[in-house]
Formats: sequence, structure tokens, C-alpha cells
Amino acid sequence: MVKKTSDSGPTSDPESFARAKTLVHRIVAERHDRPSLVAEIACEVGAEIIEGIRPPGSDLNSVELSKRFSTSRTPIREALMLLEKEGLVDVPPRKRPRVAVPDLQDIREIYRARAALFELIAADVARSVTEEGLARLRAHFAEMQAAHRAGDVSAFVWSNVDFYDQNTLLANNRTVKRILDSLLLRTARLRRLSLSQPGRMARSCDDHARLLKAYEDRDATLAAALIRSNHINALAALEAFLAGEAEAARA
Amino acid sequence: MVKKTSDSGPTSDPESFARAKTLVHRIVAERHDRPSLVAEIACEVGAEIIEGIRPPGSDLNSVELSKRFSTSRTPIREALMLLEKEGLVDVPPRKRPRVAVPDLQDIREIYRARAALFELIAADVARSVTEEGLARLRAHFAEMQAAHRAGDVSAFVWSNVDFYDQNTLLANNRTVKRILDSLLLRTARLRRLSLSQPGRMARSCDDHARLLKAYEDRDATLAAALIRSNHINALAALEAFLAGEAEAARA
DNA sequence: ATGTGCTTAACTGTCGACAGATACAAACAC
DNA sequence: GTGTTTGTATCTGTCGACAGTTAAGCACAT
Repeated sequence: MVKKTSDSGPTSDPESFARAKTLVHRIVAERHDRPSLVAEIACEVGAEIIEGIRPPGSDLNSVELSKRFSTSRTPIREALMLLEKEGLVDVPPRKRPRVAVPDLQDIREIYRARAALFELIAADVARSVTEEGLARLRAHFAEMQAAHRAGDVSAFVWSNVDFYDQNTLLANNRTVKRILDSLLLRTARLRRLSLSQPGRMARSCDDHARLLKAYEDRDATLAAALIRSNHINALAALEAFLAGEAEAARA
Repeated sequence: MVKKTSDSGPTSDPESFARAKTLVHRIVAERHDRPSLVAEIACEVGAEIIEGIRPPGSDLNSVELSKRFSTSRTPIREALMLLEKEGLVDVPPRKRPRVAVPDLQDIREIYRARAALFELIAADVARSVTEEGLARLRAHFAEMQAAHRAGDVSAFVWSNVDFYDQNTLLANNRTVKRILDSLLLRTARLRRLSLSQPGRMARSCDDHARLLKAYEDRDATLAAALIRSNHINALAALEAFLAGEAEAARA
């Protein structure tokens, strides 16, 4: 059963949902130039997963979805396969598809893989970045700061996504971009949790300021080290949050 | 049209084809515990692509494939989507599916991404490897040496795949393993070309001997640096080969 | 020979239906 | 109250068909 976005909890508002949908579209429907039925379904359902409207482990009934989108089950199956490819959905053979349930090991692995790949592209960016590229990075950083001052976690998360997107764009590396996009999707729901911890946004702003400085100095080694530690910090914060949540659940 | 393996050129023999099929199966049908129609089709077609029986850019007619496998087009479409997910096939919307054509930039990106991720896991392996793990790595290395002495490029390639597989296994990192497997698939056809260059197998043996030594010494930093340079070397050799081939094509 | 427009055959996306597998629920045993 | 079996409703995998789109072939002009 799908909850309407109108009664969404603190994890989803219409604006954030729209951003989530755009993100899924960019990643999942990358090459689908024309509006495609399958892509539309995948984006909608994917955004619902990212925004927490469909919690991990919940059923993705293809009959129900086909009614909702007024199609047959064939496009639904394809859309679910697209989302499975991005790690958002589990489609075990002959069993009911479900929203993927990432465990702690998955999360650690994803953050570490992201760290390693961002190291690679940060070094490339530091070497080749133009003044225009720097300006774009600064703009996204400014958005992050503004969201921080406003205490708007959701806006902060999306500005942060934009910032890293700009990095992958500047590195001009399609393969790594694809992989990072996919990994991003799988942690999109968790990022907000991590950043909602007190002091986390401030810390993240500091980290990104230092990274920006390294880019300005064209210091590839430092940029790589910084972007790596940014991710390790984010992972630590997320682990702390999840540990606290597990504690709370026990009480 | 599908060529039979019996009239295959130097890029495919039945044994190598079987290995290729097993590889595709492991990656593409990872969680399909039961023998599945879709997985079977994907493995067969994927192996044909890797082995060069279906050259890059050739058509993958779903009607023809459905006749060949005696199924309807639905499982064929799913199998092609699985292979697209691994980068072996291009399925543009409303157009004919084709075998993917990796360009030079793709190849560079894939090798560099592989280098970055193998760096990550090599460090982990060096820190945590047991004597049993080392024994397995040595066994695969011995196979590589044997293939080198026998001048059997195909056997060398597959032993090399086993060696790296053992690395990802020892690192116990499912996420990175998945990514590396996927990247491996896309370059599987090219590895043989690279390694068929004179002196390349000898060089690769030397590189792997050093890596093994670093593991024995539990030297994470050195292991990471070595596995990285192994990949950079392999890329350089491949680029040299492709440049030579382009030259030959022009003449 | 080369390029251009039309015709037509072939292919893809989507559909509704059916067979077989799965998971839920109720009845039953302990 | 708990665990096990059985029955049933629901879901998935696959199919053949149809409509709309693509591209290959052919005639014709340059």
C-alpha cells in the first residue's frame, strides 16, 4: 500500500520528493531520451523508496503497481529490474519483489567504495579544473551553507548531492560516474539520517571548504585525501546514528 | 547470425567458452539459485560476446534468439537487460539491441576504476590474509606461470581472472566485488588481446610475484601500490596493442 | 556511381491470459 | 498456547498477438 506524500513524515516533503525523482530519472533512465513508460514507473517508485515512503523490506506487488499506473505487468517488471540494477529493489526469482534492505556491512562497503572512487576523480578534478568549474562548485557549496544556516537538512542533502555530482561531471569519467550514481542511490535515504545529527552539517561544511581550497590550489594529493576523509567522517556519523537508533529500539 | 564455436577463430575455443559462460553465470545470475531460463540465455549470449563470437556492434535480434532458445521474446528481453546492466549489450529504446562497442575512453576509465577499487581491497587483503588464503593465491599464480611457460594465452587469462577473484573473495566485500566483476566482464575480451603481446605474460608474472610477496609481508601500502601499477601496466599494454591494430587497419 | 524519397518487411513495446509456484490462513495435533 | 499440515488465494514466469515504429530495400533522380 502506498502512502500519499501529503501525510508523509519528516523524511519526505513534495519538494524533496521531486528532487529524488529527478535523481532516479537521471540515473535509471540515463539513455531513455524519449519519455518512456518504464522509466516513468521506475522514477516514481524509486523516489518513493529513497524518500522512505516505501520502507526497506516492503512488498512491491506488480499487480497492484500495474493497476496504479494503468499498464500491464510487463512494464512494471522491467521497471523493477531497472531499480534492482541500482540496488534499490530485490527481485528474487519466483518470489515477491521487495524494497532492498541494506545491512550495516553493505553501508560500510558502499561508503568505502565511494571514498576510493571519489579519491580517483578528486585528483583528476584538482589537476584539470577550470575557473568556471570552481565557480559551480562554490555555488553548490554556498547552497549547502545556506541550508546549514537555515537548519534545513533536506536542502542540505540535495545541495551536497549537487556538489558531488559537479565533481564527477568535472572529472569527465562516465564509467566512474555511473558507479558513483548507483552507490549514491543506495545511500540516499541514509544520508539524511546521518546529516540530521547535531553538528554534522557544520562539520560537513568545514570539510567541503577545505576541499574547495585544495581545488583552488590545484593540490591533487590533498584533494584526494580530503574527499576520502569526508566520506569516512560521514560513514562514522551514520554508524553512530544507527547505533543510537538500535539502542533506542531496544529500550 | 551466430557462428558455431567449431569454426571459431583464435579468440575462442570450447574450453575458454565454457569458462566465459561460467563467469557470466556467476556475475549475471548471482542470486538465481535455481536454473532459470533467463539466466541460461544471458550466460550463453554473454559468453558469445566475451569470446568474440558476436563482435561489438553486431545485432541481437530478439526474434531470432527466441527461436534459437525455443522461448517467447519476453525472457530474451529480460536476458538482454541483464547483459545491458553489465555493459555487454546496448538496448536503445525502440531500436535494435546490439553488442556494446567500448571506445578507448571507456577502456581507460574501466581500467582506472578497477585500479582504484583493487587498491582498496588489496590493502584489506594484505592486512587480513590467512595462510590458507595465501596458499590459494599461490595456486592461481602457479597456474599463470604454467600457462606462461606453455605459451597458452587463453589459460593465462583465466588463471589471472581466478587470481583476482580470489583477491576480491579474501577482502570479503560484496559491493566492491560486484562492481569489479561487472568491470571485468566488459574488458574480458580485451584482456586476451593485451596479454597476447610478446613479453606481456612474463611481465604480468613478475608483477604478480611482487604482489604475492607484499601479501606475505602483510605490507598493505606496498600491495595497494603494486596492484595499482599492475593495472596501469596492463592498460598501457592494451593501448599499445590497440594503437598497433589501428595502424594495421589503416595500412 | 551517388544521393533521395517512398514502400514494405521486420522489429519493438505492450497487452491480457494461462500454468505453475508461493505464501498466507485456517484447521488440526500436541 | 505452540507447532505442523493442508487448502486456497494470490502472485510470478511465460506465452502469442497486436499496434506502432524503425530501418532495409528499391525505384528514381542527379
